[in-house]
Amino acid sequence: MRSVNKTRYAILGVLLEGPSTGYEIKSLMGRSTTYFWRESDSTIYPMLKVLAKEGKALSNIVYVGKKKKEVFSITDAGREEFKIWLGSPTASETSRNEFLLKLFFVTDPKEMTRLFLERLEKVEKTYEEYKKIEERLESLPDSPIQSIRLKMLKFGIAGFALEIQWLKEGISERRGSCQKN
Amino acid sequence: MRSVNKTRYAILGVLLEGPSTGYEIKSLMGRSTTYFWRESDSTIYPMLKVLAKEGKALSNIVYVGKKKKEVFSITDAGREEFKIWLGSPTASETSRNEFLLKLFFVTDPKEMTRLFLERLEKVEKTYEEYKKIEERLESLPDSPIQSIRLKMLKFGIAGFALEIQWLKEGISERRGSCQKN
DNA sequence: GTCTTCATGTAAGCCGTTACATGATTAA
DNA sequence: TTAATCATGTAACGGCTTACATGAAGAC
Repeated sequence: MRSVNKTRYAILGVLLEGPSTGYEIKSLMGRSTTYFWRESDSTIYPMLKVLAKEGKALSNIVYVGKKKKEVFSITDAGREEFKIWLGSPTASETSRNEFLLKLFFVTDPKEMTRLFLERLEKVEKTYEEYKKIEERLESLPDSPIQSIRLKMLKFGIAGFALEIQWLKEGISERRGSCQKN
Repeated sequence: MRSVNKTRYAILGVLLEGPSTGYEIKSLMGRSTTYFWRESDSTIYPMLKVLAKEGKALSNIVYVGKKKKEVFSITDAGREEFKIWLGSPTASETSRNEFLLKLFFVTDPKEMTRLFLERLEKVEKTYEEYKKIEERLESLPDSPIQSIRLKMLKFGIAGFALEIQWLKEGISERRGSCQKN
């Protein structure tokens, strides 16, 4: 069976928390869901139109000065569709990790070390990013939804910590036998 | 810039270890790389033809009885292209984890528990699968390439162990306040 | 005899990314 | 006055999945 475009659920999920414009959804997702659910810039606006046409969202044009905004809010039909999605079996991600693919085939120890170092740099950067978000989230007032999001974040942080440790081990094991310039 | 189809590198990587038919590549990948690099069935054969046309692989028709096989081997040009790919910057994966997307939006505690349990079941199954592969790999004669693959596997296992622990915590925290039927 | 595995593909069609476009407002 | 942000899109095009096809060989 052909799979459905799931951008709609990400959008409906955001709208659950209140009316929003395409731009707001886009920037919110860029600050939150993008870490586990990437959407390209251009997907939001067309999907909002589709949802409006289907009766899953309502469109309201508002003016802020001369500036026109299209604010969308979720309908009962939208809430219903979202709920059905939540309750249905979750598709497992189709993983495509280029780093691991390279690692699987690499034989040159020098190249292997380079791969580890390249990855380490990236992961450490993301780790720091996550730690900052954690700090900010922990200073916010507690709520059930914040609580689960913080939990997700901490899981991500623990995962990165594990990977950093693994990468460092891999690098130091190859030290001495081969030196990166 | 538009990104290149990376199926070619996965195939070249397999061919590095020796000549192979499309069918063999397909089944080998289904037992190994698929865990971090999924390819659909239909991608292998056309890409082999492309690689042959580009001079990155050589095609040889062999007969086993009446059965025709097309065996491909990597050329120097193919080795060169593979090496360039290894050395070039690694693209970070575009993550799309539907489980985390659901978790990010869920508010109903009962539904949340269901999500955790559904995920736990899946992860535990994969964990067991990995442990079996680990056992098999550890019984094989040691070689540099086996060593790095075993290391990758152990990293995967550690990651799943972390997730299982996290999921169990999430489930037990909600026990008492809400019971799954 | 029938099922599984070996063996090799084609075609349809949505999905998603990248590039391209436009214009107002506000802060520096 | 120039850059950044707000605000909203369209178009092209390759990527990727799913479904569909075919046939031999060997196992049970």
